[in-house]
Amino acid sequence: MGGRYSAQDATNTSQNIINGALSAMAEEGIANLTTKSVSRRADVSTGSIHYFFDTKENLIYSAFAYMVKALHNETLAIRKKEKDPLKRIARSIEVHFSPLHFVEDASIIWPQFWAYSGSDEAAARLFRIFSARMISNYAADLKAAGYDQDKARLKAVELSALTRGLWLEKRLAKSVRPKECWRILENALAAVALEAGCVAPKFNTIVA
Amino acid sequence: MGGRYSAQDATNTSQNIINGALSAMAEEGIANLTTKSVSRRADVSTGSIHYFFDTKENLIYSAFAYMVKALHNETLAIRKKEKDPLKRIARSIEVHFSPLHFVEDASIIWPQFWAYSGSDEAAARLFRIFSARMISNYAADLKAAGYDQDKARLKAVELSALTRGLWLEKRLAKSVRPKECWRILENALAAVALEAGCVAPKFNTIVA
DNA sequence: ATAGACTAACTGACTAGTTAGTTAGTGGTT
DNA sequence: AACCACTAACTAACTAGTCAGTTAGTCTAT
Repeated sequence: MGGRYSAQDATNTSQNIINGALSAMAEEGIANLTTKSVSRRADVSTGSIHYFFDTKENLIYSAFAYMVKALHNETLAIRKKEKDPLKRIARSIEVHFSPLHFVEDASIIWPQFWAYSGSDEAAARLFRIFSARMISNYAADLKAAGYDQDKARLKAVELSALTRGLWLEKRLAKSVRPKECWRILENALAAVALEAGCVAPKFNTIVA
Repeated sequence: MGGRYSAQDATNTSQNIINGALSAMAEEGIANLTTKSVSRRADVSTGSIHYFFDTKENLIYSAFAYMVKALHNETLAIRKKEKDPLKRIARSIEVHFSPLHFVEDASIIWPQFWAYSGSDEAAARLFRIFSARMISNYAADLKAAGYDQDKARLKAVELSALTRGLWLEKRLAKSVRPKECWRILENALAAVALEAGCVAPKFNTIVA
């Protein structure tokens, strides 16, 4: 019976498995992630999971790496298209609040990634690189906007922390309404614009 | 064989179990939390875990609830002692960066709590209450410092998000040094003080 | 005081059901 | 024929939860 035509199309079984892992994580949490639950969602046998990813640990890491890479690619696209430094930052922040559509809304997986990083060295490394890159991008833009080296880095860390913190409040704690969220971010960027003597960018608040 | 004298003192077995669960979560992550691993760390039988907490799910919830309550109690103590609104906020922020000493450094468990909240309704409720209370405390203090209702709430959300985001960058992503972290928070409070016409508070940066 | 009844706290062996990972084998493609 | 992608069946180890039984201590009643 082997050699079946994959559910979606020709042969992206390993991608299906990653999607299955992401959807399992999003809905049931890492604590309940099993090879069986992934195989059900990906519509493959558990054997295939080990054929492509060897261990469950490696599958989890690969799933996180895929998310990080996807967000990185979106960021690169923004930076290629948008050259105005403050607008670049605004667009990047928006992406962090957009729902990431590999599978329903995968953004809920970020906290799982952070939590996992607390006890898995490989995931921790991935998180560190990802975070450092985000800060260094913001810092470069702030320098281009007129900030000096030191202040640019400090402001970059602040903006990056504020983004992640607000995302948590909005998405998980549900203690802040979308409109408040965007007003806070707009205020933060307005303060930056004032300090740098540029025009403050606006957000595309179509993004929920 | 049965009815043994408890390892630590008379009869705080259920607290020992919670500590065991917290230490297991901190070191191995929720994904690897088993009744056996908890029983080893708490030095009790797995039977006792079910005797006191019924299910593993309930133990996890109880452990999170214990952490939330501990932080809440520390916050109450601060608000009782310190009456100056901006200093209150400064002291509260410091507590969020202090290591929580029930078990080594338990603060690493916060992201596990957030992640778990993504797929467990009871935990999600706890997180929402906890978050709303923090924001409402900050908002009350900002109002006392001279902010109007609307701006107070917005600034409260911002400070609370910034705190959590910075904690993540510092503790997990390790992308920001302690000194930078405190400078950012000091700047944020200085901006608040300027707007309200008060004196900006300083941080006790003995806290790593 | 002391025996006996009762209870809360706790154990550790047990079970039924999962779990990650292995392997022999199958069908299509080159 | 050789290979890749993949499966179904399997296994050894582990899992949450149960349960009968043990103990220390408390509360009567004599």
